[in-house]
Amino acid sequence: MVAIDRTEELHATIEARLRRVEQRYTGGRRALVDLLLDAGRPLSIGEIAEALPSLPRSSAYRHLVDLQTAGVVRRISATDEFARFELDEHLTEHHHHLICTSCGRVLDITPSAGFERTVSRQLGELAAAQGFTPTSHVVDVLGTCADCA
Amino acid sequence: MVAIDRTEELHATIEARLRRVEQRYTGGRRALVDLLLDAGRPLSIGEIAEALPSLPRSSAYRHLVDLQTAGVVRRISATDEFARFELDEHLTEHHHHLICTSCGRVLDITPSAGFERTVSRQLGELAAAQGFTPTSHVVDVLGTCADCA
DNA sequence: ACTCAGGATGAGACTGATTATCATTCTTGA
DNA sequence: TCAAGAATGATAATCAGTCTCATCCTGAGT
Repeated sequence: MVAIDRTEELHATIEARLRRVEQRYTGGRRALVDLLLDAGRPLSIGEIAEALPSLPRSSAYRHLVDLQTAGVVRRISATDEFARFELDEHLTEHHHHLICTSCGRVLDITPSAGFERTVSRQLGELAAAQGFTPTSHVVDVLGTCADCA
Repeated sequence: MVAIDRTEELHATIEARLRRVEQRYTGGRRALVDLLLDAGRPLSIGEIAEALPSLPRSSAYRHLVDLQTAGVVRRISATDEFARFELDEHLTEHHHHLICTSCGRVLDITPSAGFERTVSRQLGELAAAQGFTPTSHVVDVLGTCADCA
């Protein structure tokens, strides 16, 4: 049961991160993390509310803020008006997004390590030229998803 | 006066684009375009309001919507809650952004053509694998700008 | 120049996602 | 068992962004 072990390890890491900022890994928070975990793509508040009907929105929003503070969740803004949430890359792996400009859905893609190296190096040089200190990068592909095509 | 000629040409292009959607290139709209033009980086509504105090926000927002419809302006969302606006790449040139996670400021960078080719090809392959049809891509570098360092 | 049809503008009301407040209910450590 | 403090849910508040509508302006035709 390697998969389950990994999941448990993940939850342990998350709990540790929450403790670091004096917060508990409660049921509501864990439900949210589990949801993001098995969605495998960034979810909007609407999708979260639909998947977890018993979780009030005010609590969902607060949990998301707390989880962001703890470095567990990352917030991204796509092309539509709603923010979307995904697990931090430290818990999953470095990846980028395909954003459907028709329905707003966001899918994950993971480029090769070589690609990432090239991108980082090039962008690092350009950033340095403007006195900018890079910490990470975001690569989004805009277009139309299979459902909307 | 090559620079001025180019600017005039640009305004002529913009006017043509507006006409295409039955709209006029009025003073207020031109003021907005001029502002974005010499800012050379994406501006938030706050910055626009500050630079053009006599332009009501409701008008600024509407102009921005109209200019987007005409393909003159592009809206981007950085890491903070406000949207930012810049001239469409057809009027300037393809470029990417350095986003300061401390103050929210956005700067432009223009990678080499070779870099762009590599990025497009790689991302195109990954997109195709998920039945996604790409139309464009966004590359942002997150970090700290010179002022905030 | 005169007129009118339709686009442009400004002021203010409105919407809806996100945040803050607060009273109540758990948890945890002593 | 008992605080002390964190978590939760309901609700009010905030605020970027949008819509409405009355008025103004522009351009084409005469």
